[in-house]
Amino acid sequence: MSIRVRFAPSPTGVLHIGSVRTALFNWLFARHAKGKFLLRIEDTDKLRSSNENTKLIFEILKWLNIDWDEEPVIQSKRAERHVEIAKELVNKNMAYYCYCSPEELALKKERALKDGNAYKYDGTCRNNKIVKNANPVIRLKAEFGGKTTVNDLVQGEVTIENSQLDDFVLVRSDGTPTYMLSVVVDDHDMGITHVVRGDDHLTNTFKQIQIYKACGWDIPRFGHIPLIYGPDGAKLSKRHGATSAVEYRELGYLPEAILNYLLRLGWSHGDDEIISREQAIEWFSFDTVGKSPSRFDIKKLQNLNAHYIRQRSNESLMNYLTLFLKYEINDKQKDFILKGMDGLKERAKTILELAETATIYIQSPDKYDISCEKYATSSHLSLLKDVIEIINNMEPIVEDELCAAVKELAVAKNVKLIEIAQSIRAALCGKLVSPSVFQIISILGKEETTGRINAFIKHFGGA
RNA sequence: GUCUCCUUCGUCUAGCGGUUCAGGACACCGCCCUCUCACGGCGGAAACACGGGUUCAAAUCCCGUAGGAGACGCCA
Repeated sequence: MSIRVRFAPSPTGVLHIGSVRTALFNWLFARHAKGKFLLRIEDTDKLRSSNENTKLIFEILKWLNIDWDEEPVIQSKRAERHVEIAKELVNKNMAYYCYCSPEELALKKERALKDGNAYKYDGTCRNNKIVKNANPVIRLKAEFGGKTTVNDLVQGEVTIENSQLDDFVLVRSDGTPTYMLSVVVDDHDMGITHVVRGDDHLTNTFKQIQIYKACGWDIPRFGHIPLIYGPDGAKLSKRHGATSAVEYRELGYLPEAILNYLLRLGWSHGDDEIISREQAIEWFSFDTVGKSPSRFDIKKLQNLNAHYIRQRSNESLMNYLTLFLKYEINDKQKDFILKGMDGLKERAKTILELAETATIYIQSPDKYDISCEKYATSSHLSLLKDVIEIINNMEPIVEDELCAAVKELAVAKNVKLIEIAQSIRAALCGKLVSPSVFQIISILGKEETTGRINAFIKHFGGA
C-alpha cells in the first residue's frame, strides 16, 4: 500500500517555522517513498482562523517549493461527518451523552488540582441514562484496563496505562466536533497511513487510538518529531525574534536555505551540511531523526543563506532583490547592479542586505558616515583630486589598470594604498565598507565617479 | 502534582561495545590573503549531566539521581 501523509496546520496565525519543518519532514517522507503528500486546513476554531492565514499557508508552501497532491481538505466543511461518526458511536454504546455542566466540571477540576492529582472526568454520566434539558456533550467511553503501546517512527515504543485516560469530549454542547474527533475521522477518510506531527501531540495519540478502535478503523503509523526551541531552551516564540516563515521571507532568507537549515535541525546524514532537495529526498528517513529537541540558531541559518546566495545566478539575485527595493530602478541601474553582483553577493547574508548594499550602484550617498571623516583630511582630499586626474586620463576605465595607477600614486605620494582607497570608498559609498572601489569605479564610469568624489571634496573641503 | 519524552563542544550534530585521549558544521579566537568588509586558506580553544552496575572492553547496554521539555481543556 502506498504511503499517504498529511500536513495539517491551523490557520490561526502565520505559519510557524516549526510547522514548516513538520511540513518538510512529511513532504520528504512522501517524496522519498513516492507516496502522497496531502494538505488539511484545521480551521475548526472559527474565532481564531482566517482566510488570509489559509491563503498565506498555501503561498508559503509554494514559495518553499513544497508541493502537495490532491485538493486540500478544509476541516470545517466536514463537521457534519465528524458528528455523525460520534453519534454512531453513541448508538454502538461506545460513546455517551454527558450533561455535566462546565461549572460542575470546573469545580471538580479545581479540587483535583488542589489534591495534586491529574484531572480526569469522573464518568458521572457514563451509565446514567437521565436525560436533562441542557445541551449535552458526547464523550467517548474510554478503555480503562490494560496499556496502549505506540510504535512511533521517531520516539520508538511508547507505552502508557489506559487508566491515565478519561472519557474525553468528542462533540461539544454546541454540536461542533472537537479536534480529537475531527483529526481521527479526517485522517481515516483521507487514507492517511503515517501521521507525522510535532511531539506535543504524542499524548493525544493515545486518545486518538481509542477513537480508531471504537470505530473499528485501522490505526495509522505515527511519527512525533521534537519541537524547535529558542536559544534559551523554551519553546520558540515571539520574544526570541522571528518565528513565522513569512517573517524570514521578508528578512531576505532564501527558501533553499530555510529548508536546508530546518532539515538539519534534528536530522542528519553523516557529516553532510549542504544538502540539495534531491539529496534530501533520496536520503530522508525517520531512522535518523533525533528524539531530543533542538534550539533555533539564527547564525547558522545566516551562514547557510549566505552560501545559497553565492550559489544563485546573478540574474536570479537581481530579480529577487528588486522585490526588496522601495522604488523602481531603470535599466542602467540594473545593469550596474548586475555588473557588480559578484562583489555584492559574497558580502550579503540576506537578500535584504544585498538590496541595501546594491544602492551604491543606484544613487550617490545621501550622507557620509561619521567614520568617513577620518579619510577626509586636506591631504586625503588632495589625493582624491589626483585620483580624479587619473580617472579623467584613462579611456576606457579598466579595473586592473586603474588599481595599478592608484598604487603608483600611493608610492609617488608616499602614502599607504589604504589611505587612498578608503577615501575613495567614503566618497563613493558614504561608508567604509563596500566591494572593491576599483570595481565600483569601473562600473559607475567616469562621470558618476568624479561627480561623487567632487561632491565629497566640496562637502568636506568647504568645512 | 500525574504521565510521557529528552540529556555528546556555546549551538546543530557524527558516533549505533573495541579502529575515537570523541569527528564535522555554525559561532568564537589567531594567522595568511588583502583597498575596507566579506569570500577563501591554515590553525586554536571547546563536549560524552552525575552516580552505580553489566562486560576483558561503554559516549555507546541496564538501573538510579539531577536537570530540561511536552501533555494533562466543551484549544488546535
